[in-house]
Amino acid sequence: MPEGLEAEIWRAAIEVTVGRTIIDAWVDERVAPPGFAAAVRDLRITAVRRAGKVVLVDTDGPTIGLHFGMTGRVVVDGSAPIERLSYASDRDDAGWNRLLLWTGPSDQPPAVRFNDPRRFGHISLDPDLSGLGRDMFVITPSELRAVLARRRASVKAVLLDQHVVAGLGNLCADEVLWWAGIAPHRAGDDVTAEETRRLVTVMRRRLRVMLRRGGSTTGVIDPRVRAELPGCPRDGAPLRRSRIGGRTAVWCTAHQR
DNA sequence: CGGCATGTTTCGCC
DNA sequence: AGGCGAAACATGCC
Repeated sequence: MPEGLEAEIWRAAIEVTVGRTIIDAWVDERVAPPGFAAAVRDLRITAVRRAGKVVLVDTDGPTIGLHFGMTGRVVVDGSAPIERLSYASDRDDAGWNRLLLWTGPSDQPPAVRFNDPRRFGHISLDPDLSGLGRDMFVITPSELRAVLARRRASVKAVLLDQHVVAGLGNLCADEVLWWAGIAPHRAGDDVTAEETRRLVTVMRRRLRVMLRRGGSTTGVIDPRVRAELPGCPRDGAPLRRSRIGGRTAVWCTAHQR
């Protein structure tokens, strides 16, 4: 489920490690830069931030970037801030561990454990964030409008473009489009200024609600609804599923125009 | 077995 | 040049 909301949940969880020193580290070298483990040993963690879908662990040396891909997840001090990941395995196989950071005795659980069955996630040092657009909680209607007006791609593809809205993922994009009453396949430059205002207003409000509820699977267009298309949560009107911007889109044929 | 999955990068085509 | 869609990546699950 890693979208920006999950990154934010993990960011907040990892924040308990601020002030601690990394005394030992292990990584799966296939998903980390060469020399990573040695580079982070003895670093003191000074802050934990989020940039879009990336969690940033600041230290008195380089910043560690955690990119979750489709199935990456984090366990902090032995407990998981998010227990179950939709579309990922319910198991927690040690063979899927990609990063372990210890800030205490090695017989204790690592302070940070990054686990990822599929290897789309990766770990970085001083990640380049220059390509990220405005954060999904921060972008303004006029900022989004300026981009949409120049794009012929679908509004949903633009929302998913991390150069435009950093942190928004497939589930949250469908969710906010549903609340805004905008069909995902509409061309970006066809979305009006008023619709854009509505979209941004809805985005802030719904993301806040979903964050409080536990992440991107807690909206009305949740994974079960996506799989079963039981009908529009508002009144049972037919939901439709199609491929937009290379991803599965689910929307209401009656209320999203 | 075939198809699908919360993401990003790369490739080829305008 | 840059935008866009499709494919590729790796793996588990239904």
